[in-house]
Amino acid sequence: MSANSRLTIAAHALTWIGLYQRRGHEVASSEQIATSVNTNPVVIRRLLGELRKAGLADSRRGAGAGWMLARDLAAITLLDVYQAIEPGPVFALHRATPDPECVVGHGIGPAMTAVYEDVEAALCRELAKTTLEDVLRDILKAA
Amino acid sequence: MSANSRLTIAAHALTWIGLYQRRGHEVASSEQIATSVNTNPVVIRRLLGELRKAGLADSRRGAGAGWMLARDLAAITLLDVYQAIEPGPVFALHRATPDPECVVGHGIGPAMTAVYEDVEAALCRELAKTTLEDVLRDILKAA
DNA sequence: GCCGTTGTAACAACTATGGTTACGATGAGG
DNA sequence: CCTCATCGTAACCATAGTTGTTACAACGGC
Repeated sequence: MSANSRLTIAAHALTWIGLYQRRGHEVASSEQIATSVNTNPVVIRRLLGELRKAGLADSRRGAGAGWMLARDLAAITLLDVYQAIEPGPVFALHRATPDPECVVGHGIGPAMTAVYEDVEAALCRELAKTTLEDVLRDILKAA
Repeated sequence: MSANSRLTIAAHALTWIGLYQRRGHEVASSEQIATSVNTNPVVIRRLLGELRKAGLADSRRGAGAGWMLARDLAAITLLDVYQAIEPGPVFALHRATPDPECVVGHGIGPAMTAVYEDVEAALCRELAKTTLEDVLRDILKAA
């Protein structure tokens, strides 16, 4: 799979907005965020649109438009962000149904599904440990 | 991302070989395995080739050729298989370097890297809990 | 009405995966 | 030493997801 940087970009964008607001600004434009991320503003708008649907960000249109956080950085975990961007599952079963006449072909699906559910759960537990406030603290500490 | 079924196929192939050998056969052909997996024999040979490099499987050429396990099913964990097929990382950093002049752009990389390492470690711990013997037991129990 | 910004569609480039065909290399058995 | 089933591998195509880009309509404070 091509490596997936969506979570990195989303966390970057939200953290940037959080710091910008903390410095007294009301809203941040996708252009400003894109400059920090080093990508195209449309990429940022697309991603922030998904985060808005999940209730993590909000936007204003018209003049004086831009983006703001819907919740405080401390109230957003990386799991929230991960689930907001709805990634495909890390592992998948067979593309084509295996031979149901074969014992292994018949039983491998449920067996692997059980394992994959445990793995995804562990992954989510780990992501839930870190908030964007933690991320910002790390960033400011290292600077 | 297109969902990744490589681990599923690899586990299926190895488990199939293990059961086949347990029933008294010396080697399994990629053709037989491909029938159970419902795919092309070349796909199986490609994947088993990677597993052989990792010391999990072995093959014989010439007449009476085919595949066998290099270790017992009980001595192969899903983590062994996962590492053998060398998947790309689940998460990646930015594709283009973020703005180093920006506090967030400068510090976000190390901060996210630390999190991603913890996540991968948790994922590996979870995969290491299950051996192919466990998988085969589940399969036979459900049949 | 002006103008900067969002919202969104459309398209191209790139990558990973999976399926397929083709063919040389191998090596036990006759 | 010939045969033949099978491996080993290259080459190619289709599909799908991600990212970057251009273009343009919609919005709304001024």
